[in-house]
Amino acid sequence: MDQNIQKLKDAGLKITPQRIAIMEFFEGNKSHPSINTIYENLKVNYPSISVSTIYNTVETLVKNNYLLELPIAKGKSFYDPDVSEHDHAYCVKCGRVYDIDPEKEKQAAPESLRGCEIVEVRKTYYIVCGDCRKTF
Amino acid sequence: MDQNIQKLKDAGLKITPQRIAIMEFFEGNKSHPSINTIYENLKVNYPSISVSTIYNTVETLVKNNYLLELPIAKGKSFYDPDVSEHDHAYCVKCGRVYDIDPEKEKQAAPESLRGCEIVEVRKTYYIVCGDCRKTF
DNA sequence: GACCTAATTTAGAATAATTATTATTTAGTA
DNA sequence: TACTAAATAATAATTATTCTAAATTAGGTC
Repeated sequence: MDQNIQKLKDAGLKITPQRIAIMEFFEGNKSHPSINTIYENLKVNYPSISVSTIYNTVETLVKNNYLLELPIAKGKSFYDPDVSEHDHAYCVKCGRVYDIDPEKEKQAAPESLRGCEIVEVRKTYYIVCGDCRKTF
Repeated sequence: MDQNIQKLKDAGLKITPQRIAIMEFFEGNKSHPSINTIYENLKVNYPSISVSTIYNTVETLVKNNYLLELPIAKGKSFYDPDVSEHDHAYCVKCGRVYDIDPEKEKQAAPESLRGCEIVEVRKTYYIVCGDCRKTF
C-alpha cells in the first residue's frame, strides 16, 4: 500500500486528497520549504487548496513525527520530511537550507560543507525542563 | 568609562538614553528575552520608549555582535547578551531558554541539563553557501 | 449504495511579529 | 549656539500564524 496512506492510517487520520498532495510534495524533497512555499507549489495543480489546510496538515504531520519543523531563521519555519537524525546548514545570504549528511559530518572538514564559509554553529537542546517535569 | 557607552562608541553609534536603557536591561540578563519582553520591561521606567526603537537597537546590537539572535522556536526570536560560544536549551513546555555552560557540556551528562528530559538536539551551521560565495 | 457523524477543509477574521515610512527630535560636531 | 546626520516615535503595511464557523467529506454502519 502507498506509504503516505499507510502513515495516515497509522496515525488514525483520514485519507484526504489534500493530505496526500502535501505528503507527495514532500516525498524526496530536500528543499526545506516554508508553509508559503508549499502553498504556492500545490496551488498550481490544486487551486482550491487553502493555506489553513497546509498549516493544519503540516502541524499534524509534525506531531506524528512525519515532518521536522525547523525554526532556523527569524520569522518563519522550514519543514523537512527527513526525520532521521541529521544537522542543517542555513545560508545567511540566500536563505536556502541544506542537509548535513551525518556520516560526512564526522570528517574534520565535512564534505557537505565544502565550499561554504561557516559563519556560526548553533546547537540547541529541545527539552522539558526540571520545573516543567514537576508541574506537568 | 561605562562599558555600554564604550561599545556604542566603538561601533560608531550615538549614545542615546534608549540604547543605554536597552543595553542595561541586558546586562547580566540570562533570561533570553523576546522583543516584546524587552519592550514591556523598559516601558515601566521609560513609558515613552517605542517598539520600533527596540527593534532598531536590537538589530544594531546584533549586527555589531553585542547580542545574539536566537530563532529557537516558531514565531519569534530570543536575544542573548552572552555572545561567547555556548549552546542553549529550550523548554518545549514553558518556552524558557537556558544557557548551557560550555565546560559542563563536555560531561557525559551535562550538569546544565540535570533534571531535564532531552526531547531533541538540533545543530545548525549558519553559512554562506558555495553558490553565494561565487555570486556575492 | 444511502445515511450518519465526526473529522476535515475552506474562507476569512483576528492576532502577533516584523518591517517600512515619515515627521519630529536629538546627539555630536563645527 | 547652530547645523546636520542619525535616531526616535508613531503608525501604516506586511508577513506569519492562529482562530472561528460554516460547508464539505471520509469512513463507518445499516
